[in-house]
Amino acid sequence: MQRHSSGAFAEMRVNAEDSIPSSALRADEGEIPDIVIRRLPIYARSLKYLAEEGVETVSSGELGNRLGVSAAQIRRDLSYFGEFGKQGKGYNVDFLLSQVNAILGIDKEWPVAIIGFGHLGRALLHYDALKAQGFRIQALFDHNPEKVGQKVDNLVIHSMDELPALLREQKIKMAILAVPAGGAQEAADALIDAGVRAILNYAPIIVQVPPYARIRHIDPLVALQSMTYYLYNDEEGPQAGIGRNGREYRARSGKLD
Amino acid sequence: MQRHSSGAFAEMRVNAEDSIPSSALRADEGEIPDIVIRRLPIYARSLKYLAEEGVETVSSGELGNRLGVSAAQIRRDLSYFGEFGKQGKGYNVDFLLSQVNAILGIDKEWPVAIIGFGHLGRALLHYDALKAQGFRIQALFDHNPEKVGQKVDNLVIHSMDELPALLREQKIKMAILAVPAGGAQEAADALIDAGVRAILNYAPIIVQVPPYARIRHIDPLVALQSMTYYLYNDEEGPQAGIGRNGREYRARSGKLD
DNA sequence: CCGACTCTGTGAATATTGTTACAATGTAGC
DNA sequence: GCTACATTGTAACAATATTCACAGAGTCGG
Repeated sequence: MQRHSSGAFAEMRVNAEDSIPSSALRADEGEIPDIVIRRLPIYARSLKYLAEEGVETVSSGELGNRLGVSAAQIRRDLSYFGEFGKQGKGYNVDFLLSQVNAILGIDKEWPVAIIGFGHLGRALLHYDALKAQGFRIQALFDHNPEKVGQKVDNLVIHSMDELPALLREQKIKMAILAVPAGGAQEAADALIDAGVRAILNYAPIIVQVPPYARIRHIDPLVALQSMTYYLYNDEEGPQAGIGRNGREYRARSGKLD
Repeated sequence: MQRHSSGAFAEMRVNAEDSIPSSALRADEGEIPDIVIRRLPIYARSLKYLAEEGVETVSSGELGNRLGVSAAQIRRDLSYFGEFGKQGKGYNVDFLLSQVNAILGIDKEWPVAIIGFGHLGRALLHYDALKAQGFRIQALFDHNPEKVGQKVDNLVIHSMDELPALLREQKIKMAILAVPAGGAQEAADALIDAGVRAILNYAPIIVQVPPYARIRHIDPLVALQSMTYYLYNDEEGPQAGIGRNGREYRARSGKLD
């Protein structure tokens, strides 16, 4: 099943049609599960750290240990897109990273809008990791007339009325929604109408989007609440202070998160 | 299968042993899947909004529509814990909300520590929704000697050295980790040693905890990166501006998030 | 070049999660 | 009280996701 006969990793290619066609290499054979797509950025992040540490090669087992995921899962996930490894050796870190980045499209620059410029919106604008990873905040919107017109960094806060025209003009496909729950669905509808196809929602409500768009929800409250159940019900584990912490354990269930 | 013969919702009880024993009502018959536990807070949130709207009764179908989830899934999820509904009518909003809150244990107060008092830590301390839902920030820690000793609100920022003693003393079981990636695993280990059993991690790295503890990861960057794939690969959907937005659609896949 | 070892990619088996479909129960109008 | 209708809880089924396990390739030290 290996097609690259030998040679250095840098020459490894995925299949006949040298270099990546358009990403989603083997994605012809059926759809790729979303759950796989969601793990890819986590693999990419870990690979980035490995590269920074100067590690050249990593096996699915090692990577899995770092992430608390089984080696088989990593191999299977990657196999949706091609063959990136070498028997007996593992994966070349730089090569695999570049491939995963290309698959996800995160080797490109993505313009992003922020809707809602309260504390959270402001914090996100100044969150440097976004810029560092290619997400460029390019438009700000707020409902509040007092804020509209204000200048932040080199951006002006726009009114929601201007949203459709500006987003289309700038071909913005991604937005971060940081408005109160009450206005979130309405804002999302406006975004979709304006051509946005991916929304990161911070509002504490499930916002619905049509099937041709994507949304992810971030809510610390919900995350905390989903853990209290176990605090309340389990009563296991060493008493605090007893039991030395060697941390040989891997993640609870082989599931990320 | 219905045991409550009739009577008002307020009198409904789940089974013989009146009132909730310790939560996890029917949780004897095997373990409850984590994925179910994760949906519960979302149901609870929606029920809270319904209650605030003055709605008295809701069917699994209506609730499912609000959340983009199938009615059957909601019924199945709830059935792990008991029988809360009434044929022909649905669920009493107040009653179901109180039951779900009790199952999750979010009708209690939970003391929480914040580790890492940078911008994010500060923002979380002042995020009122946490307090409003019973999460009381009760201890702050930072690695930076310049910050240690400073007073914020009525809390003092403590050094990491003090963490074990303070957390045990205050019986703190939950923590929010808001430190840089480099220090996250070490900090988590310290938390676990100090008796913490649930961690909300904001550091951009997969932090591993032993099987008797829980962790959830929040990372906007990863969330955005998992959506670029679709922007990059799909090219479906109405062109922006065409196609009226009636929003009859429900969520893409019947999956939350 | 050999032999012992490592590690990938994947078919098959298993485990987990979600849906369908319906009996049982209750509602509501008259 | 009777009839038409709504809705639950769940068994059976279907679909998804994960792991097992191994053939095939490649490594590595001498």
